[in-house]
Amino acid sequence: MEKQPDRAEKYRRSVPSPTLEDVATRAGVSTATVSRCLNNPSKVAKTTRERVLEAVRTLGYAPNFGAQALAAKRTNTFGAIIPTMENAIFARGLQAFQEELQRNGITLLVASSSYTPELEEQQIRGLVARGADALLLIGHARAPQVYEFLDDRQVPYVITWTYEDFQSRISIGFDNRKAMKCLAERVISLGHRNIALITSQRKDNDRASHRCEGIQDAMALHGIDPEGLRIVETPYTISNGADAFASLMESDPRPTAVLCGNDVLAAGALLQARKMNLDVPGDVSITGFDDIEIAQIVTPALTTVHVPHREMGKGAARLLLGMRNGQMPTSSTELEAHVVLRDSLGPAPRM
Amino acid sequence: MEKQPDRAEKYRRSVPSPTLEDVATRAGVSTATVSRCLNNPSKVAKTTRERVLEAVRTLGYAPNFGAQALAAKRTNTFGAIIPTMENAIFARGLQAFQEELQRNGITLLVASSSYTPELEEQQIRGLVARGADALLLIGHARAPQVYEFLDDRQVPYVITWTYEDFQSRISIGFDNRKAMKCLAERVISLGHRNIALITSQRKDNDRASHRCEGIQDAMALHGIDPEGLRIVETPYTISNGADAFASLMESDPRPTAVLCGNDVLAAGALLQARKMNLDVPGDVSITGFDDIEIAQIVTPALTTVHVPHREMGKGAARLLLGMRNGQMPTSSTELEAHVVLRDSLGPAPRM
DNA sequence: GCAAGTAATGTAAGCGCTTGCATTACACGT
DNA sequence: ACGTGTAATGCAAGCGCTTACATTACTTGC
Repeated sequence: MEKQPDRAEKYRRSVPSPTLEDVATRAGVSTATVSRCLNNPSKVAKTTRERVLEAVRTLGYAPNFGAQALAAKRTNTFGAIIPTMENAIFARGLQAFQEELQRNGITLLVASSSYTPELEEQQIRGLVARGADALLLIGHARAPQVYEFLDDRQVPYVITWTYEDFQSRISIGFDNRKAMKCLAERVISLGHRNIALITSQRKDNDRASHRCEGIQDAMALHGIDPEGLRIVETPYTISNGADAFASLMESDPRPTAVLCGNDVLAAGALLQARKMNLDVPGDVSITGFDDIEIAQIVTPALTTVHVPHREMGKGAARLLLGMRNGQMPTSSTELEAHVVLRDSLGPAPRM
Repeated sequence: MEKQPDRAEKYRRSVPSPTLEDVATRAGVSTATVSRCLNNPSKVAKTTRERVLEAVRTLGYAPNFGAQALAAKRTNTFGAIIPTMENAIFARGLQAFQEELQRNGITLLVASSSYTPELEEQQIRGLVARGADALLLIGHARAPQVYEFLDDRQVPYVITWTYEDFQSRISIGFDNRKAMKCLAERVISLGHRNIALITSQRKDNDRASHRCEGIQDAMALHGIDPEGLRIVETPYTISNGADAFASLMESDPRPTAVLCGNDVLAAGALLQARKMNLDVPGDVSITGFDDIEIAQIVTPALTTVHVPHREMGKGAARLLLGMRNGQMPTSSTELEAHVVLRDSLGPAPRM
């Protein structure tokens, strides 16, 4: 019996992955039928289908990704570009995103941009080049040519970690400004008038800048000059948070409340407060933002803003899945973020 | 002037990505030359090369990933399968891994297995199917058919987060057993005799089981019956750590030292201790493992084992890069993990 | 000035899959 | 028994790239 001798000849170095053709031969059908069996089972007769699937199983066939992408012009791969993998900020949302994708048979590609616009653009182009069918992006702030590129290529994307109604781009997230304003009002209502903010770079980061504006909104609303808000910008690590807090505590007048742009910076501030023998919240109040795990772990537990991590991730996946099938959502969706009162915020100390 | 009218006809829906052929036409050369220009510049005359690169630039050409993968049989993509993205345990190492890959022009695909062997196998096959040139794996414990599969397909892989000399498989990491033994000896030398362990599932997890054995090694060495080690297994979350600690504190005799398989569980234990008004380390000592960020943040700061996250990530990348180019490393590499003494471990209380 | 070697480029055959269209098989009504 | 409609299948043309091999253009030594 002769058996595709040419093919057998070609591969010698290792056990070759079986191809569609191998499956077809074994099942006694054409490659077209096998392909349909896998992608469009309803178009194949039941008995044939069973025969084919049997062959697939015994051969351990798995489609060649490149070939499939090339022929079908889709990869069943979505991409996500997040600012950092170093800390847990985006982890939970990403996990939810990926779970939802997996449930729909699509694979996730993750890239991190290290909060650098140039790198982010490069990553976006890279992911599109490697066939990402859709993209998850964090925040709105990026160069217009990036959006042009995406629109030209008709790559669906959603923006998350923020919600802005007026944007034509679809987003799913919460209103950073409103959420921070809410927290700030709480702070102010406890008598704090000397307020400071430790934040990560606001340039190219709409989340950070909106949070800052939220505080100023609250101040204005309560008759405090928003210009009086002392702001320290520093990259996103615990020790930077600590340093920023230290410098703030040396200023005069000393703030009675130090709001932080995120929990990581707040944790650093808390650490430093302890080192300086300052009682929190007795001597100074500290708040965070994001409500990641560490917020509950630090002492005192951090008053912060809880963010709908998993809802954003899952929701973004749903949106993207829909968009890939041609259902363009008509509007962005706003999720709720809410203040979580724990122990690090208290009344302003009497002078 | 006629210009490939057929091609223009084919695409209408959106701006098509320029193809190799477009570049070739524009530069007045064949596609082969363009391809060589991009992948093997030395084989092309300087003047031609410049002309081609110019065309690439103005057209904004980027290679089609699928086509490239199909034709070249490599994707310049490495995969990593980690047990979880939910907490920071693997984040730092992964970040280092990806930075090193990026520096070498290769893209990282990340999948998480949720500590489930079946899911992990599926993810591995998935990543290979989509053309991963090499794989980063955590720990040795997995079904033999997985290794067979990888070997058959000649997919290079390295195991990390563990080091075992006797294994034929290449690994880069540290000796979990030795590291934990070292910590346990410290604990014992402080007078603790009643020791307990809170660990994640040890089945299918060699890191967890080796750490456990390390404690027992130390006990045996100091004349304590290793069977006396009380062990609670529980999944990997803060609240589980807290619950496990609570149940341990109810047992009789109460342990004076609770070692935890990782910092997350330890953080939970610490939290619970505070809730129960137990002084740490006055009433009970608690230790962690991994030295992730939270270890420094909790109160008291956690005595734990520092793990060479970034070295493992970067080293794994290097190894894999080499293997792809045919340099099979001859042996695994052992990195150092060391005990970090902070505040959560103290002398055993006098009975 | 010519053969011979080398460097630069072109030609074209796939890589493994999807899918529009053509073909075949089959059930049914008449 | 025959045409007709529909369901099932096969055929074959690409998808955009890489690369072995063929071809052409130059050098260079004699």
